Amino acid sequence: MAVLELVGQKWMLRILWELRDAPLTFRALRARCDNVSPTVLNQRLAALREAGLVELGDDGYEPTELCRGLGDILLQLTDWSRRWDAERPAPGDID
Amino acid sequence: MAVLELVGQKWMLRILWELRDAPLTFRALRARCDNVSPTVLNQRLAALREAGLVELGDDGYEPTELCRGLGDILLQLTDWSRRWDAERPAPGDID
DNA sequence: ACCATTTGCTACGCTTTATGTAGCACTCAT
DNA sequence: ATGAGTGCTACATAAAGCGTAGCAAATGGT
Repeated sequence: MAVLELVGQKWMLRILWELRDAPLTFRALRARCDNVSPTVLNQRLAALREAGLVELGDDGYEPTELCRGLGDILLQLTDWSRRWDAERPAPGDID
Repeated sequence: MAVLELVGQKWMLRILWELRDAPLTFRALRARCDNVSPTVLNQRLAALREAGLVELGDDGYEPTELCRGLGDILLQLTDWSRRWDAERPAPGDID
């Protein structure tokens, strides 16, 4: 399951999420990702570009067509996240 | 988007994916995750348990009811992954 | 032509995280 | 009691990430 290794890296989901609906410049994307270090951001973007999931257009980085389906899934993921936030147990409870 | 930080950690998606349809013991889960170091596995499992997403039953670790929806999403993620594997550009091509 | 801004991206030193191996304490069947 | 399985921890080493500073190129204004 190669995508899990790619997309399971730190910042990957976040990066894709931030690019979900508008292109962002390197610096803008960095700002949205809690000022992740440019070293890592560049590594991630390089991997995403090589994977054909993201490209650098005139307005900044944006997801490719190939990536659209993933965007929908990420949307569901965040929907689920909201429900989870509402229902999750109090911190400190283990089982 | 708290879930992105939780689930975006290394091994998280993989762990949840491996638990998708049957409980696994600590050791079995570790084996399935390319023998991830027990240190990290334990950290991740602790986080997942605290988040109420995974619990330790008689047959090993298993996702909680709260986690079911996430499982469906992961399923879609891997479906998408298969298509992506088929369509992705040759390695080395950057835009 | 000149300067300031903004761009993508890299270098460097430091901290944090992950890895790999070994092994402990416990349970359970034999 | 012994042997195999369990969850989990310790420790030294390697890898990844962080934060800051800054470079080279492109852009826009005066």
